[in-house]
Amino acid sequence: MDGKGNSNMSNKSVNSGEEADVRKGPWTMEEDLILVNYIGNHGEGVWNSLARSAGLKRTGKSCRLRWLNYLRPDLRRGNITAQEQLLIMELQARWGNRWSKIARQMPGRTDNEIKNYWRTRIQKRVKQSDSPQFQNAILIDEANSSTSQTHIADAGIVQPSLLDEPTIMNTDGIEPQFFIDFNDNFWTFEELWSM
DNA sequence: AAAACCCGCAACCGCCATCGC
DNA sequence: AGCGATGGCGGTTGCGGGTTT
Repeated sequence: MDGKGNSNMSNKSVNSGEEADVRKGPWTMEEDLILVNYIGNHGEGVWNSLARSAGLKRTGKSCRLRWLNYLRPDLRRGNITAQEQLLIMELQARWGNRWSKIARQMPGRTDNEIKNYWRTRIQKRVKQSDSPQFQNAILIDEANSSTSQTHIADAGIVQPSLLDEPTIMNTDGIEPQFFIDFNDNFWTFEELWSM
């Protein structure tokens, strides 16, 4: 399943008045099966009544989230690709933290997945960086925020969040070439786009 | 070997918008 | 118009595994 050993974890329950014994915490395999089977037979929607009808002691919200983020058959598994990484950066720069909107541009990926990816892999590096070229990159990126989807690559703009060290790789001082640290190699945007 | 620390991610929380009555 | 139910979204938390010391 999710590799987190959710089948025997200490699932919490809460008693909140009339909504007795609502389960919280990690989903079990049995719950997943119930939810998948129920949606397979009846379809999605009206999550609170779905949860009740299916016999799940979960909130509708919890069922919806589990379905959308983990059980949907059209979910794309595996690591974020280089192209997806660039797309996330591009769209985040353009739209900000509109994760659901960004996710709609990336079939098979969820807003939660993209949000987590951004926070753990990219934002972390943004915070590490306060170099001048980093600041310039942000400014340039915002200035270009309404242009085409490939403007970052076209403009040769660094997304410094992807650099292990926020340094310019060449030193000609005219047209800085920026590189992305990916799979232990440095790549240009053009190279990554063509992968 | 084991304790401490770090990291990734599933799931929850709180807020807001929308809808139907 | 008001209100409750529901859905959607972004932010946050906490667990478990991996890594470092």
